[in-house]
Amino acid sequence: MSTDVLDDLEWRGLVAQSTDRAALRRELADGVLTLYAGFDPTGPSLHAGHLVPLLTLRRFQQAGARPIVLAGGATGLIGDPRDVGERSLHDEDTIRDWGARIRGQLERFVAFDDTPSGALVVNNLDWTGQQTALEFLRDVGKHFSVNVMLGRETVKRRLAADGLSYTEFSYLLLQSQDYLHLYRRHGCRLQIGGSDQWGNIVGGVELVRRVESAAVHALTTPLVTDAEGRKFGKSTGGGNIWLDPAMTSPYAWYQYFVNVSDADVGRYLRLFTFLAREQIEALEQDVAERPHLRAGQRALAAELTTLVHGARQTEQVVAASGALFGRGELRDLDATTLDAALAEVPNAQVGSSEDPTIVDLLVATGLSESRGAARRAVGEGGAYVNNAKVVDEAWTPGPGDPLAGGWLVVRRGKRNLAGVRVLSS
RNA sequence: GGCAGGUUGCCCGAGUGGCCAAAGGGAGCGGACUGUAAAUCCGUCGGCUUAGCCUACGAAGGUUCGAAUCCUUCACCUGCCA
Repeated sequence: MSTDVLDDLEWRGLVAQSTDRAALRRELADGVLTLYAGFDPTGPSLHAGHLVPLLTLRRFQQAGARPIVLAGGATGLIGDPRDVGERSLHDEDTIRDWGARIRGQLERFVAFDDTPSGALVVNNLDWTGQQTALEFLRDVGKHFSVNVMLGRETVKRRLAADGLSYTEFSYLLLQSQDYLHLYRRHGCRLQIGGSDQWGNIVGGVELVRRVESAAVHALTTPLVTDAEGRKFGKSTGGGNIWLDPAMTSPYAWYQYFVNVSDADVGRYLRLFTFLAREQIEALEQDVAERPHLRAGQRALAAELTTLVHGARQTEQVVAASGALFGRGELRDLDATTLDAALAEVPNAQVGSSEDPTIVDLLVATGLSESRGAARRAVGEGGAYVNNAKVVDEAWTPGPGDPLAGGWLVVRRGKRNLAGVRVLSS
């Protein structure tokens, strides 16, 4: 198996920390390495940030390693301690539901085949669900020193702040046990994850060493932030951008990446795309020389949309973006083009008898959250219909306003678009 | 179990009887400038049928013409003591 994968990961900036790099290199050269990464169901969908370790798993597979994708049905019930404070527990049904959804998403990023590098999907609830507390404390707990656990950064911060529960404190043991289980059962010798997982991963490495006298490895990917230091994958509204198309539309997903700043685009191309080094370097140069063309951003957005939603969706959102953001006149678009483009953004229908004002349209499309917000938008000069600014709250579409297919293109701000059909009722 | 401190809007944080939908900061949103970028500047930032009304300062009750502010009980958090 090729060890180039490590060089490639390093060039891409995907390696935050790892155990002995030379030893890992030997493992990779030795045969088919089995590695795993775990994903806890902390929400109904994976989000953009999850892609970093997930795509890294895929890179390893492409280099000939065998990936195990772990859905954290058990660990998700406990919750990894984080700086912001104690988590509130979700009920088991919720976690089970989220776990099932996430598992479906995880499966799309690795290949399942009969080759030695064919992927596996596992759920840690399968080997912890029936375990008793006594077994756990005797078989796993005995190998952990509280003294060491208290020294972990997250634990120290939590103790200095609001404290943390015994439940969260125990999370490390569960994740460590997973590594031990996968080592025994599948010969797994490398665990990867986000850099915030380093402590948990090393916990597993230590456990395997103590119990099995075997040296297994750890590698983490960096926590990705933008040039401002904000966590990657947070939409401008502050929420996550999700992989589930029902939660973040493919259009919104594409738009998020098209809007990545120049300062971030090169780094993101390396982290998130499978483009070759030469292609990425060419794009970076293009961004430096002709930033207004946004070639890097477009490539990034297209690659990631294809990866997550498929090539067909990408074509559609690229076409929609072109039509709606193009310099051309909306009035020149034919009904078919407009139908397709507006299918990608929020839609609403209103009856003409309701005499909808601009405020009604903004609220009906969800572009504004309340009538007050809609009025504000109009007052601030941020409301548009068919690319024309609307300054009067009482503005109502006239008979000449609908475009082909009966559409009104409503916009709030620079880039929040929606389609409205006024039905003559 | 005792004592002390705390719980304010998306987040941080001021407010200790009316001038409080609540200072200030951050985030967000809109505008200008640009390139659907960054920086900068300006504006905005609970809801509604908007000269008014409703909801809101951990929860419930009370005092008062009037409470985020005072009292009572409860819940939770932090620290010290047992």
